[in-house]
Amino acid sequence: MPERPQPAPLRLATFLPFRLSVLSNAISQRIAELYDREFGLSIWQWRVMAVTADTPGISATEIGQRTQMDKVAVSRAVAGLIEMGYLERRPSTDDARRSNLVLTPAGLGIYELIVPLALSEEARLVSALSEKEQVELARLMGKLAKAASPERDLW
Amino acid sequence: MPERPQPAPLRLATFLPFRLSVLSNAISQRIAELYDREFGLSIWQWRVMAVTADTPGISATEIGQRTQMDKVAVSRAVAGLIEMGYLERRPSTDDARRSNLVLTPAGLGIYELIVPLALSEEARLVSALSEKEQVELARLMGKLAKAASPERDLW
DNA sequence: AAAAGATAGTTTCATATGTAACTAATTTCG
DNA sequence: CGAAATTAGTTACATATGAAACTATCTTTT
Repeated sequence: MPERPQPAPLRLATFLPFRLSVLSNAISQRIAELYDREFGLSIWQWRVMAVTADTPGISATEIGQRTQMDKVAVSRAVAGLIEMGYLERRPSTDDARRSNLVLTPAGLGIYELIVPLALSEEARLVSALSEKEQVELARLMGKLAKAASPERDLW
Repeated sequence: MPERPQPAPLRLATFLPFRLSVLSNAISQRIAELYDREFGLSIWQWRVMAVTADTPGISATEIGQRTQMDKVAVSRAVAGLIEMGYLERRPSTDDARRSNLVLTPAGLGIYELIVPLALSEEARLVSALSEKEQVELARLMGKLAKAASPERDLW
């Protein structure tokens, strides 16, 4: 009696894209609560702050590249931060289309409040892993990132 | 001259929650294209199909637990799948509030088309890692998941 | 130097998503 | 038993998001 062809089984719980997505969301949500509840920032706004603190005078386009946000998302996050008084737009002298973005003193202030919170939450999380495991995880993620997006560097 | 207190540096590119999020999104998007472009399914609909194929007669609530989707998302995904003719709702005999969900033959048909595509995309991806590394990655992710969400099992 | 094309960023519009309120059925407990 | 509380699932509303169109500026080409 001929067997009906059995499709390869697919269990969501062992399917890497699913596991990664669930894990990532669980972690992001935890951290997002930190700056949302305490400071009213969205995850996108926080990312914009982070790269702007790191590179004052950065342009919106560069922010997009560094954060993997599309330009609409950047535009909206920037607008929100300006409205809150955390970010300032300075017209670029050599290209009138772009602005140089910098944190205001207020923006820098709350940035400096958030950083230790975010870092300690990260530390709490990775403390489940040994030093060696942390390094290994970063390495494996790097390999995956390259396989997933060979065209452009994700980080 | 007193030093201004230097905040601990936070570079997005080395911040685990960010890296995980970007990696996960890059991968999910690649896979999502597969069933969206080819079959018009959203990622949520695909997840519902996957668990329903795995456990015919499952309820919406159970689907939510297995896929980490909230009940509204499940409700919408189910409604869409029914409209497309891929899913069928059977009233439960012992509890009139719940329905037992099953794939229709059409649903099962496209499910069986998608599975090998999804699996081979996953295989392509993880082939960047050795067998050993794959096992290690799964183990590390499991540890992180427990640290991130000790209350409930993510998988 | 003018036209065509590219780039920075915003706005618009249609769709997706999350929260809260709701309906209907079931369970709990006085 | 019957009121109160719980649970399954849907609906409504407000907000978030993404794609495409748009404005303004800059670059390239001829």
